Amino acid sequence: MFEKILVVEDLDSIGFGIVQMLKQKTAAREVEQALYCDEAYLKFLRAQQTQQPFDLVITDLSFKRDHRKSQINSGNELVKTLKAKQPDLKAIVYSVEDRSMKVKSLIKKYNIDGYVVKGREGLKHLIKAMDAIANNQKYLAPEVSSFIDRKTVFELDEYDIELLRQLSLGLNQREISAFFQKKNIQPSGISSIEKKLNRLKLELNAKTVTQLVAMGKDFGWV
Amino acid sequence: MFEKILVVEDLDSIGFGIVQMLKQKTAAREVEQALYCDEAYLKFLRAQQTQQPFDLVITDLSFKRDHRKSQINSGNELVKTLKAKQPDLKAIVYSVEDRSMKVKSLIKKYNIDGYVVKGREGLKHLIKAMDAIANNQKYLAPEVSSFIDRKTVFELDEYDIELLRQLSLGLNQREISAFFQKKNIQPSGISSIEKKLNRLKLELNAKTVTQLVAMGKDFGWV
DNA sequence: GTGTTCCATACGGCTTTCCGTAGCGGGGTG
DNA sequence: CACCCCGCTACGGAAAGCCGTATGGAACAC
Repeated sequence: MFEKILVVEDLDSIGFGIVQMLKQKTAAREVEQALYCDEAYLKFLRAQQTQQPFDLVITDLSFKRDHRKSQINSGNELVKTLKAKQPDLKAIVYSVEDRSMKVKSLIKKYNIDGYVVKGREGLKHLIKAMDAIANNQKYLAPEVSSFIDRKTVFELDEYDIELLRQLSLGLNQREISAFFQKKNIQPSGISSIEKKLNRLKLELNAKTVTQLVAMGKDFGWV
Repeated sequence: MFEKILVVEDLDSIGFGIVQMLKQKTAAREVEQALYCDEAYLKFLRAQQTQQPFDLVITDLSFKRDHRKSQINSGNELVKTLKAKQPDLKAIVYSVEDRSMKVKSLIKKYNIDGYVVKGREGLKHLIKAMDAIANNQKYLAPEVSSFIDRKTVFELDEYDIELLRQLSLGLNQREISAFFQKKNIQPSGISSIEKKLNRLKLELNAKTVTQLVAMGKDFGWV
């Protein structure tokens, strides 16, 4: 099992809860807590320098930003940074995010060993994840694992999301066309954008583009 | 101080964190935890019946719903229900929601004794809130208290919100006009709706109606 | 009563979006 | 090579949205 664990969470109640649980229910010898990603990075570096590196990091995904200016702003970036410095470090993401779309892309993109959804059984699943990872397996929370392989009813790709994003920022179709052209995103013709939106409306049962964007916000795509 | 406390939270890590903190840092004699509002209500009733009522409830605002069907679905409703049965019960809402608009209306509507924002110092503020309430004061987290009295830069009324809501549901302006007419909401003319939207775009610095709705979703108005 | 202000609504032109059709070029197949 | 399919794009007419102006009615002041 893991001996030295770093818990990264901006909500102190959660961080404190995890730390207490780890101390009470696992054999962890040392548990440290960080409220900021940058703080976590510093603790990580210090541990490495003193030849007592962490062997597991448990981190949230998104962090509230406050007055402090920070280099690292999300759990993804943190995991990426840490794994670059210490490849054998294991990482568990612990987040409320349970929508397959988001999680899927995260797991593909970053080299995460476990994904646990904050929920009514979050702590229990956290322990399960640690057991699995200690045995060199990956762990995926049940909330998302059922979604992850079976194809989602309808899948939005990067392009669709960027499109919705630009719309939500106030660009009209002509402006988006120009924007895509400048960024070399294909297709960029107004006509194609129209067609794309039309297809999205059809597939998602939306009557207007505005509704489409509203749904995007609701489901967290944008 | 409080002796018997009920903690209502759907995320076990938070609930566990709060409970541990209460046991370690306060004089609370008894702390109980509930994952569902209904569960909390049952524990509350049982405590009342055995002549050992709670004197404080700390609850989240929004709860994930799962397979279980539930009567009470939000912290508001829970507080309302409990206070109706036991008026001297004190209630603290502990939520991530830190937007003044939302919190403002909540505090006005429900008889909440304290509002604490989940954040990096959430647990500390929770203790402060308990101290204040024990002295018969109200407590408002610093994150929102600065916003609460000074008038918001721009205030949306019921009409504006209903307008955005209908737009987010896919109605176009003509349909909304008809809808308002049917519901006897004034003004209902297409022209007036146009004007209203125009003003909103101006005041909120939005270029398109779509952006307006996106902002509404972001700020939690819709 | 007259004048003023405010607000809902109507109207007309202009722009944007919507939607069906068609051209065009690349990649695969016979 | 001819052929076909597919995706990007262009175009044009219809619908919706945008915006400035005008009308009409209610409330209020003089």
